[in-house]
Amino acid sequence: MEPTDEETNLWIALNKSQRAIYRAMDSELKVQGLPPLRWYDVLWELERTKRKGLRPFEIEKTHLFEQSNLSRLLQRLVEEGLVDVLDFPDDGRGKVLKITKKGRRMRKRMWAVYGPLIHKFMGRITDVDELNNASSTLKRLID
Amino acid sequence: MEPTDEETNLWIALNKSQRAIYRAMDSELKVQGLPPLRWYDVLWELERTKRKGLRPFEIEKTHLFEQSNLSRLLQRLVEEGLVDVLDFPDDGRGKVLKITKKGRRMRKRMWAVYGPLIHKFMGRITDVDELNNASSTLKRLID
DNA sequence: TTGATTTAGATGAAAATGCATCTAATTGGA
DNA sequence: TCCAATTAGATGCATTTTCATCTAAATCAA
Repeated sequence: MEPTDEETNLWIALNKSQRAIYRAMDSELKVQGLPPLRWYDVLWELERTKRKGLRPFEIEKTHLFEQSNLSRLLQRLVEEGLVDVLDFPDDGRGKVLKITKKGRRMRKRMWAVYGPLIHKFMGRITDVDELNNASSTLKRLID
Repeated sequence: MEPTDEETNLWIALNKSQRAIYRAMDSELKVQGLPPLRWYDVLWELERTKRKGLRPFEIEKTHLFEQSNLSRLLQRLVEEGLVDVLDFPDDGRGKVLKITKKGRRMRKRMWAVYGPLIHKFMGRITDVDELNNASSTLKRLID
């Protein structure tokens, strides 16, 4: 069925705003000599978990990675010494990911740029209710 | 400066929702044997303009294309006969883009899939005010 | 007018992404 | 138990995207 104008408008706004802001952030990270935003997702997920480590497929689901894409990103993270990929004892197919000391330091350095960038862009909305309303609407789109 | 939790939540929601929905849409188009969503942006922009044609840099700005990326996308569109790229008489460096008959047909075919997909996802929000509020908040992020 | 700067667009090379497929291990039924 | 189906992850290949750079034209300042 055809979308209404309001539906279409939201989709366009969602797309453009995400794209514009993501680009700006990613390129600022690069300017600062830091890795892409996507690395941050993995590092932060591994750092904040209470568990001993996470499985690749868990991160894949949470952060919407393409499986092959994550697989290769992990290879890069391992090469850089930011993450360890270990065999998962309970399942011969599986791996466990753990962030390294170096990985924690890198995540922190990235956050020092990323955090303020989030504030810079999202901070254009000063009304807390408006922020929360928008979040809740967007979340509802994909539940 | 550090972002507030509400700011961070919005950024995460914005990212995830856009990514999830865009992926789903793009992959549905592919399943239907149609070109990627990005092609639609160009075709539609060229079809809806009142002017005789558009310049590549205009589309680049409106739809946030990387210059080289758009340049190559245009080559593909030309190869497929969907768009004509002509020299722009008033500026020896410039080009003018015009959609072809075939391009219009393709855009229409794509819309037959894309439109309902927009409705499918955005239609999860049934309250028109909520749709409008979210659009307005998102637009404000990048003004 | 002329030389420096900017702008439009193309392109080579490298990186990222997506898709299909593969291997190996696990699970689930008959 | 045994075999088919599923799942985790890796990998080859093709396409897309980005980055840096290049050419040519236009603009702008002296």
